[in-house]
Amino acid sequence: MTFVLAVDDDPAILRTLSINLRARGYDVETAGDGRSALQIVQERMPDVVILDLGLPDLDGVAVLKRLRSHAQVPVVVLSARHESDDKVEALDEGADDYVTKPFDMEELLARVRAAIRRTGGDGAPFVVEVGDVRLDITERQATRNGEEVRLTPTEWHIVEVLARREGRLVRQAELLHEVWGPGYDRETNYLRVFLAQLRRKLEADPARPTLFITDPGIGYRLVV
Amino acid sequence: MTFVLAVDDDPAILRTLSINLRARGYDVETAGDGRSALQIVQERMPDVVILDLGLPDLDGVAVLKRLRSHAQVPVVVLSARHESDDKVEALDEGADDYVTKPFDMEELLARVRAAIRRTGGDGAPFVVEVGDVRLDITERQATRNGEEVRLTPTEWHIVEVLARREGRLVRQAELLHEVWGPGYDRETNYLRVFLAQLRRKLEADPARPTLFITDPGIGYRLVV
DNA sequence: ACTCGGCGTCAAGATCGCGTCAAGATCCGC
DNA sequence: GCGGATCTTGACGCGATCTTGACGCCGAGT
Repeated sequence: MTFVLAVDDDPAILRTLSINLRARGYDVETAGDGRSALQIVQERMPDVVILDLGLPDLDGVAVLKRLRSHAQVPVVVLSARHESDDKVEALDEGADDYVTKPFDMEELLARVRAAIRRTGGDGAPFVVEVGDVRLDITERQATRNGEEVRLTPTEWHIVEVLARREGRLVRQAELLHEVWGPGYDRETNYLRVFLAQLRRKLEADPARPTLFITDPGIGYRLVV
Repeated sequence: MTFVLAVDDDPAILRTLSINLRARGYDVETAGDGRSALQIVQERMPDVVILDLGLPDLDGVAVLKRLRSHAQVPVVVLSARHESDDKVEALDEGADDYVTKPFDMEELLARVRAAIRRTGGDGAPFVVEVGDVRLDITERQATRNGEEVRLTPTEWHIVEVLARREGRLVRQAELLHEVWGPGYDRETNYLRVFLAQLRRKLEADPARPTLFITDPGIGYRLVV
């Protein structure tokens, strides 16, 4: 399981990061300051670090240096828009990538994935293969009979949640909650629409699905 | 045993929560206000907290903060739909999950399981096996001689209630109450119809049931 | 032996959930 | 600001599921 360390002084941001990363199957640790971040690193080397620059104790760049001094762990830097100088400095110092606050979660996740991939990953490529369909979750690449199939972000998100529990049941409310967030727990028509789209794109016979199975009244599952 | 703390100012809700959680094997404590909730937390750290926002003394968000300040216990928030969105948003930053009232019990239970699973606790898989019949309650998968048997939502619900008390008697009114809700306590013909269906699908000889036993005039039980 | 209550069985009608489609609304890159 | 992709929303038909009523059987009580 990929291990991600998130470092930020704002607990709210740590929280959202934590939730979103965990929801995508990462193992997450958080740190509110540079000191504890370095401590965690010493205990267990992360596969990627998400690092805010504005920390209460050490400077973010200092943390970055210390990290780099004896490890090649990829670092994605978070920075407020106005700290442009720091940003440059951070990149100089070896940050792999950066995202400016306020950031879009999808974008950050994409960068995290990219950072992991660039360093060879932790050897946890996440691929589901069924018949002539191949779903590479980490790379976000879907093929059918070798031909590429384009999936929209929402479609990917659904596939991801289902694939993480391959074969097992995912309840409607749960799926809605994971993909659309809280408050959408009852919008089951979304599921109907998107599952239909996924089937049209991926199933041999969309009317007789073999991949995306419906458990009427309960939820869906991805059969492998 | 997993320890759940439920916090709500409405005794009725606390009651249903308590009953349902206990029925599923959780150890439950309840608190009617923020102060007592925090007190309980100090005495014994729960594995998960279910927290309503509208508390008589402290604000729910305040309780959440206090909880968060020195513990990473997962919190599932209950919130009424009409409460302002920004409150919900603020919550979103601190809570692991939330469910809007009026909530579906199954849904809430799913969230509680998810919250526990996320923090390493084990979600309890629930499987009943008798002869060549296998009933996986959490996954909603039934097999007979290895072959999958499809059960409808209501059938599952009945199986679930019976399975939870494996072997022990469940009174008619009780079963009706659990599955169809209050006001159906006398519709015993429902039970006759559905039990017959279950037997037809699962029993070797539906006329001579060995799984779903009738106690005439009293109720039913699932023999294991 | 007859009656009666409770149960299992069956089938028809009502209802619900799902898949499908299409028309706005919204987002995003150019 | 424009145009295409994507997401949201509403409507509709169909099949599965649930509800409802009727009937016959069996055992207990009279």
